[in-house]
Amino acid sequence: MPDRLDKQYFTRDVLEVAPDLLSKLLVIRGNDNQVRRFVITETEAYRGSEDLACHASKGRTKRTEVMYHEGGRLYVYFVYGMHWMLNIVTGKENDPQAVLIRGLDACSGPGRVTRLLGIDRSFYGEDLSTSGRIWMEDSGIKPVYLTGTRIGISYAGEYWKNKPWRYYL
DNA sequence: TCAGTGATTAGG
DNA sequence: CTAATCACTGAG
Repeated sequence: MPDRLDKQYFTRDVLEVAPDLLSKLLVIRGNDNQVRRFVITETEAYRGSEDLACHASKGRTKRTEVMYHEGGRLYVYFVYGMHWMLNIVTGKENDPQAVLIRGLDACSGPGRVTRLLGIDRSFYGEDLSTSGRIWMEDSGIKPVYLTGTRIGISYAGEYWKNKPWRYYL
């Protein structure tokens, strides 16, 4: 796997990584040992304890703990009683940030993405630079993308709610 | 438009 | 222990 994105790639600021992940490949090895590749088509950035839409704005808890680590790990959580959300932690240590994966070429919607991939709580904290079952690769394609406001965060207040931190092809 | 669904969290 | 909240989806 010559093109695996390394730790250094993910330790950059989330506002750089989130749009850059568009057109990159999300690679997953299933229980059957079969490797599948998907093109990332939609992402959202959640940036620091100041960002009222970011879970870390509520403080460091057992759930948000991994966001305080160095970039490159997975932040996976369960919401609305039925959906797992897949996030990539970015940035340096003690700067809680993450990118929500909202869409792939094969399906659209963060809950559908995790259902398709078989992502659950066992992926919490997984390291993308060393994991044998999930990682990312460069496709060599330079994305042409659009931006918009983030979905489902009406509670975040006017300022943070209106940040154009949603990116899609 | 809106119900379903259960982990997580703060508070007593 | 209780209760509120929730980075969503699918049916209608």
